[in-house]
Amino acid sequence: MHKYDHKEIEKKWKRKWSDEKVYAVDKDTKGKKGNYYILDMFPYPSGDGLHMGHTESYTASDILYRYKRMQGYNVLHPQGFDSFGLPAENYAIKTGTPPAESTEINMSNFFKQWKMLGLGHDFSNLIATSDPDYYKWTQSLFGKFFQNDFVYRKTDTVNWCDSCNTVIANEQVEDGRCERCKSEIIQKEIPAWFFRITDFADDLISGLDTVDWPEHTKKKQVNWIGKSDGAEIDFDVLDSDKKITVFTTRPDTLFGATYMVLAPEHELVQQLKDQVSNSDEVDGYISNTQKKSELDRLESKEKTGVLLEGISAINPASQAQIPVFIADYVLAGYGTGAIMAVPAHDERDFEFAQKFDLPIKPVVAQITGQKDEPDFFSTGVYGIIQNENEEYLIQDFTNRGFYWWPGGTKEGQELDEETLRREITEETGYTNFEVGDMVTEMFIDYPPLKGEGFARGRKHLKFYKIQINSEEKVPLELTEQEIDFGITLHWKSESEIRSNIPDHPSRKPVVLSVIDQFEKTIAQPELGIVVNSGEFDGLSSQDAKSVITEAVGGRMKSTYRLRDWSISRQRYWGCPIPIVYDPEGQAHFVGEENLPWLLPTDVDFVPTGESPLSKSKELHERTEKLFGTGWKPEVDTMDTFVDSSWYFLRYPDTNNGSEFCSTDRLKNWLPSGVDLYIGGAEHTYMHLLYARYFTKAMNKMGLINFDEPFKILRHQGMVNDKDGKKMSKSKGNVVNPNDMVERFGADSVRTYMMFAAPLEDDVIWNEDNIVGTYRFIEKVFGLQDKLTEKQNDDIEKTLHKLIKAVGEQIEELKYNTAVSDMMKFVNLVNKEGGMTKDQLLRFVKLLSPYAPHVSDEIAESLGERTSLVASDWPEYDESMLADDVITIGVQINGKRRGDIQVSPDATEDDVMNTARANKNINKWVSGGEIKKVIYVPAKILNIVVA
RNA sequence: GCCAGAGUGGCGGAAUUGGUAGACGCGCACGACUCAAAAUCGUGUUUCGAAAGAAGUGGGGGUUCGAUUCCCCCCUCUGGUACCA
Repeated sequence: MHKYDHKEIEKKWKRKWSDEKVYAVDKDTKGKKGNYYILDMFPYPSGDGLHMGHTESYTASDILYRYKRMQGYNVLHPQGFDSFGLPAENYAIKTGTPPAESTEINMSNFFKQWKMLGLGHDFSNLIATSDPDYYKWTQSLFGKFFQNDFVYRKTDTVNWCDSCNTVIANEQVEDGRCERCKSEIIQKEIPAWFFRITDFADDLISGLDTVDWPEHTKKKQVNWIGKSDGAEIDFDVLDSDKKITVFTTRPDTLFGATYMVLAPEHELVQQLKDQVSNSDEVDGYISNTQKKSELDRLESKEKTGVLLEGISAINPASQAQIPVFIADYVLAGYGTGAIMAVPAHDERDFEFAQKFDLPIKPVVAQITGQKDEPDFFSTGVYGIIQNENEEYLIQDFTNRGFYWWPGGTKEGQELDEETLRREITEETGYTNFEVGDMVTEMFIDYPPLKGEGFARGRKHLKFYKIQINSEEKVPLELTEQEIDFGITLHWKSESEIRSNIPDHPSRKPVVLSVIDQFEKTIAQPELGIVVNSGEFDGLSSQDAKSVITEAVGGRMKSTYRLRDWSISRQRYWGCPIPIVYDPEGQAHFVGEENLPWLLPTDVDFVPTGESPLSKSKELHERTEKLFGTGWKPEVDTMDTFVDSSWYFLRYPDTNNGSEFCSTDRLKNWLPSGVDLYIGGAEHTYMHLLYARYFTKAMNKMGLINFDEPFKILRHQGMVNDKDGKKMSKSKGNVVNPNDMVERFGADSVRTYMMFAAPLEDDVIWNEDNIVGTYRFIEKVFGLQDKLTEKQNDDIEKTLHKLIKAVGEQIEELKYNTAVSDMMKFVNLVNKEGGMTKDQLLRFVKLLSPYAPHVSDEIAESLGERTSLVASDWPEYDESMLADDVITIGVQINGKRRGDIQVSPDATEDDVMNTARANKNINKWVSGGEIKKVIYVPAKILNIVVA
């Protein structure tokens, strides 16, 4: 009798794998099926050790690694450490332990934990970004970026805490105060190095089309980059030679710009100071703004601002003189730092305008509706006219329940124009309107629901009402004092509308032009028609963008939400920026021959307000010795995201002392990027974007010949506690992988993690449930005592199906259902009393990627000489997959009333006869007349009985 | 607010080019074994109902012979995120 003892078995096999170097990769060969590169996001080696989330994602990649290798691929499956970073430095500040030391200890702890999980990574490839042999190449690449002008220096605005003497991250600022010491945060300008990532903004968007990533991850990246197409337009300042240049995505609304706003930091504010009569108030506002962090400015609910009294700008389209404000909702860093405000069509401008009582002028009327329902639509065509005050006025009459057209009807009653004029005047008090002066709006409606008739359509029109070019359906208030009149048409199709337009000299052209506009803009129903805009009235909003921009001498332009990447950090524990400054202050790369440009050790970690490296005597001496007296070193270190932006390029050639990776190795492992990358979705924005940027930049410099780093990307979910809550130290609900492996064994922990939920979903770690997988593994182990001489054909057939299913599910990373299928198989075998040696061996091969220790143990007892990872993945025979009998569900009127067994090649008649022969089924049929029979082969038979 | 994802038994989850809802596992109940318990094995386990049957995949409506799956409206949860002009 075999007794399952996970501790003994796992200990034995871990040693064996290590002694026999089972997971060593020969990086210079190709597998018989080719090479495959699987990569995990490498961890930051924190003092807390490996957490359950790591356990899940590394197991997931390990399974694919083992599967691919058994299939005949040569697989690179490396690991490493993102070992520079703030926690080690904070720990140093607290305890005095040098970061290099604490990091070393943490890494060896991680290393032990990896081994404990039975991961098949080739740990001889280990890299650590804080290792000089690694960061030498980070610096070398920085040098190449520098020499190719991919990197530049400018000032950066940061949150500064005077009391902590250090830069504070946005998220560490609470109400304008430092999270730690509660003192007030100030904005400080400091010099910094930037990567020109915005130069690649378009490539970073278009490149997403070429990779197999989750769609939502792609969408998020596109939104982060945030490309907007628009125009730059100059506004002259009255009585001045100055111009205010704005960027706008909506130049079509230029006529609606009723005021302007400058960022408080905008240089024009200072330049125009002499003309401003309320400069005290202005200065006060500016200094208030400087106290706010960007986060505060972005979060402030109530709009604030100050009018620049004495300053007016001229709207280049309408020639109107409009006021100029400063307000902190406009940021200096975005666009041009100045906006034209169009309160009728922008929510923020609208709020501001309401608060400061500024005019709101609608200039776009919108077309809304559903474009895929051509069979029936109704149109509401809205008229616009001028009232006594020469204001433009809009009205929708449809929601009042009658439709006006000469010869049209109201509640079945013929109406003439005179009657309608009288009704409108009674209703609104206005008299001087002209029918069809201008058409502004049009609706395509949804088809009415059954039985609802037109009522729903009307409801709908009311719902969308007039306005205003945002999804908000609010600004009905705008039209309250405005006169209105409207025309509504209801026909079945557009061609019918065209042929039914009454022959009215002034109106017919208007309606026709609306229909033309409608055709043009139906593809983009969010756009509308320009109104209130002089000669441009009637243009589609889309066309108007370029036409109006050109007419006022503006320039079409795109801007991005994405900003250049600031990589300077005033920290110790990071990669030194390999730059020195000559006595004139010019920056120079230290040169390849001086790499690695070592991180000095003679520093104090306690923040002094300067970068820790500035206190290093050794670094300054080194610089002067190499470059001459008066030369100074750069004392900032790099953002750790730089280290992790290229690490996947190092793994194929970790020991190369003369290149970051040899051309041959690049060719062998990275012909077109990493084959599969697995990691958490929290890295969607920063890490993944920076790594893509690095790849594209390096490609452009000719260093590599592919331009997307990760061909396939998959995420794993979070591992939460049994109540579905996030694990955290403060909640005290952190589950330690070591404990779990100790109690249940790595095989059970691995298998349970994969079984509990789909990989990309969050997993609930429930100790009560893991016993199920433990029992499963025990049962598998017990199969050694149930070997039979004679082969059971049912088992053999099921095994072939299982081989196919498990293989396919691994390829799709559907590990949870693969485990479930294996459980079913074992249940079957136990029921049947056992299986042959050969069958058991094939089965444990399927299991081995999940539970490698116990699988190897069983395989050994069956006579295998080597670890299963070095064996071949079993094959299935297509002819074994077919069933002799299939079960078909039978429905009567769509309700399941039973099932029948038929042969796979049964005809519809055979199936029908079998069904009728079934008493339980037939009793439902015999009562009525068979109206219809639907037979979906091998799936279902539905009999419709009346 | 916006963007993305999700909502199925007591619990984790399975099943979507529309075709037998609840696989597999946990838990629970009963039985076997045992002096007893644990472990193990067997049977059962969506709800209501004695049964026949009916209801049922967050709620409401629609399309269909047939909807967890497709469409419309609404609710809840999770993640991300912003005065981006």
